[in-house]
Amino acid sequence: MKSSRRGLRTRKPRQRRSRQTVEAILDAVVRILKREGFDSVTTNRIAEVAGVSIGSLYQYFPDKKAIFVALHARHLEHIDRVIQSTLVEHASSRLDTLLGAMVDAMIEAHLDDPELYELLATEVPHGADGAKHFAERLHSVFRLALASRAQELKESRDLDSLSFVVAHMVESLCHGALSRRPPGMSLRDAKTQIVRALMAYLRA
Amino acid sequence: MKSSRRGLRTRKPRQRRSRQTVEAILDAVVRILKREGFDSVTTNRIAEVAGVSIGSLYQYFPDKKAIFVALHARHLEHIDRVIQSTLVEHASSRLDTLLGAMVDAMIEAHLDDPELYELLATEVPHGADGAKHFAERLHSVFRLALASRAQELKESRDLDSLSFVVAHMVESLCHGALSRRPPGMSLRDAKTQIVRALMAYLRA
Amino acid sequence: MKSSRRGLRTRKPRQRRSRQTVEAILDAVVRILKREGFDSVTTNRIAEVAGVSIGSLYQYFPDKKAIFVALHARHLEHIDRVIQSTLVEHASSRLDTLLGAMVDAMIEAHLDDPELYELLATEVPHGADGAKHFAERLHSVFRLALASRAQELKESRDLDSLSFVVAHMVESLCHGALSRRPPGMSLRDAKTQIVRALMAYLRA
Amino acid sequence: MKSSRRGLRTRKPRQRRSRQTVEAILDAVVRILKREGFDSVTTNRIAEVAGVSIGSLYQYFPDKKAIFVALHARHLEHIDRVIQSTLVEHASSRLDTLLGAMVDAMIEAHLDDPELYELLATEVPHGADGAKHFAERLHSVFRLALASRAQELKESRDLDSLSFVVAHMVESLCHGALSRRPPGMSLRDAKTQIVRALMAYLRA
DNA sequence: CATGAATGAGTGTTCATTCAT
DNA sequence: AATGAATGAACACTCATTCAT
Repeated sequence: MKSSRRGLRTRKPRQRRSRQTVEAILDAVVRILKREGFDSVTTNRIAEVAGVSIGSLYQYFPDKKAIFVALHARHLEHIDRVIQSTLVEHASSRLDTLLGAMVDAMIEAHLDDPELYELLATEVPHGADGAKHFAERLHSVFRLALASRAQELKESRDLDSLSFVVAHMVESLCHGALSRRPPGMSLRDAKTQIVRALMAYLRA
Repeated sequence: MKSSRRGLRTRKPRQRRSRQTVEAILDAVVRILKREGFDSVTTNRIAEVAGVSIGSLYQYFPDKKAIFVALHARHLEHIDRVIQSTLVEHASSRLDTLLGAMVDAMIEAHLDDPELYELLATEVPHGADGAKHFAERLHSVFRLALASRAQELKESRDLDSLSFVVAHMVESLCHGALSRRPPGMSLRDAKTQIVRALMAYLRA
Repeated sequence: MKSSRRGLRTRKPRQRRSRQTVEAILDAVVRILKREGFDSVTTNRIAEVAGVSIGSLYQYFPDKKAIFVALHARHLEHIDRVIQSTLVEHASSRLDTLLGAMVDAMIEAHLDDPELYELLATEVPHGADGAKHFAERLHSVFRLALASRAQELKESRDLDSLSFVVAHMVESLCHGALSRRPPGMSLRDAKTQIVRALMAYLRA
Repeated sequence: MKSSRRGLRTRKPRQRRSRQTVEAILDAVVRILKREGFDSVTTNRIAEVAGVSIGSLYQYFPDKKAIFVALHARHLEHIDRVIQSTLVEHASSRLDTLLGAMVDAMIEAHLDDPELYELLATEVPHGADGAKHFAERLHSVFRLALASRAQELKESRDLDSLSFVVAHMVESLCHGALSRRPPGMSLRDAKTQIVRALMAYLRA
């Protein structure tokens, strides 16, 4: 065990440095995006703000688009991780508890930087693939969640249909709750409504 | 009288020409976007494909961004028109009929060019304002639709909450139905599920 | 006589209109130059400010450069006229009186718009010919002025040399007096010095 | 020691290279101006003729205007240097000798490229500031020159007035001598007249 | 003659990318 | 691996000029 950790150590620092550099670059993009707008997101400025040379930047990313892809991927992976761990944590909870937790997780995951998602969605180009891929992930997660709770659902319902609808509702309503909820509606209110809508559909 | 008609004649064609030119330019963007990709959408290429001179293009749009804004606006206005006329047409229909019609309208509005919406959403930069504005329009429409059907809803429900949820569900699920529905699910199936989800929520 | 006047009448209004239009155009250039800077002096803007159509502008000037040439010519002709009438007015004055009058005329000619000359000289392109031509005019004027006052000069002096020096001194010192005289020196002081310098040279 | 020399070596060449590149660019402007006319002076052509990439050109100059400013500044600095070293060289010469040397210096400074000055003055845009600044420099130089020769002047004379007049006379007459002297007048003749005029004024 | 919409060649400038050090 | 000066293709946009009405 020790030796294996040693073996890793000589490699890991490099990998860790790489990871840090990549993170620094992605963070730089976000920072520029917020402070100076999309037009200022040039590769040279990214490198400058990230504190690396433009040459190094191109060691980590083949071209500019790859940076945006990575940025979206990082965001999506973050959500993915949160969603997935919520799924596992509530493996044996009742359906409404699970859905509540899911909605909470989704909202909380965006709460540390509420404007970032808007920015990513509206300003940073992202091939349709990315969005589709994420939708499929979410679909899978909810399919899994619902499959193991078949007893709480009418047996006549098609699992694919249910998870398709649920996944879209969760994504759309959580984002809406964060940035477009009507004045007078709190985040708590929003969450209550979202879960109510989800449960109403699943029990219909 | 003659002269007054002349006066009109010389004006209207111009307005019509203007409108046509603007349309030609926006269509050109769409065509290039589909055939050559976003990177080929240069102002010179737009002008070329639209069959106008680059100078004329800049007589109609102050800069490149304005073209994208107009393109999004055109799309949103189209949807808006469709949604609104559906609302009016079904002024006296029952709620489920209205919602079914709304979903139909939304889907049909995208059906003539299914990939366009994806392209607009993912490739063409659009300030967050546009999206927010559209969300608010949709919210208003559904608020109106639900307000006049208070008797079909439990009186305890808050109209803003309801329309917030419904608007988001309709938008997200219709788009999802068009481009991300699971294999094996038809558009008809999707529509059925969407309406079922909407009604379940509203009746819950 | 009558008929000839008639003949003139039908023509003159046109010539007068032409002249007015040309003046309006040149005035527009000056106005734009002062208010918006040289970069804003475009043919379209000139036409706009002059209150004529761009098409008309090109009826009076073959191209943009011609406008600048005309503008310089107008200024130079103005000075020329002033200088020449001063020469005539003081045909029988003593030399120092004449020179004083010349300096006065030169300065007064610029006094109604002191910054215009700077602008013309520094911002508006003017082929070297224009400057040379003006220098020659001035040279001629002073040659004439000095020739008829040979008795006030030492006979040994070469008239060309004298007028060359005098012409340059007058031009340079008058412009300098207007825009670059040291703080504490009034225009009157400047004039006194200029005349003193001229007379000293001529009597040396 | 070695390393410190290395440190210097790697720096100095860069500074020298920078200077050389800037010079190459300014020289390119002059060359194009003479050979192809002002309209051909485009940034891309400048870069081409200077043998640098357009990108590099923009590393040295923020925009096109800055190139013209630098070009004028280079010329003015050259004159300035010549004038100043003449002043120092003749620190203890008599006034007429000094003025003669000044006129010589001024003329010689333009003699290597007589048409350049005309071109700069007539074709290359130059904010009035540049001219004013140069005039002030010249004024200062002559103020200094005259101040230390108070004994050669009548004590009643105001130093500012004298240097104002002298500076303008030198500049204007030297330029005139170079490009507008009457036929039959040699450069030597011109110089004689200029010095005579200067001395006459100062002794008057 | 007047108009001003239309033209499109040509410009200044940017910025993704490379590569010698 | 890191650097960052250098590159130059490509772009958005302007504006002098034309010509159909």
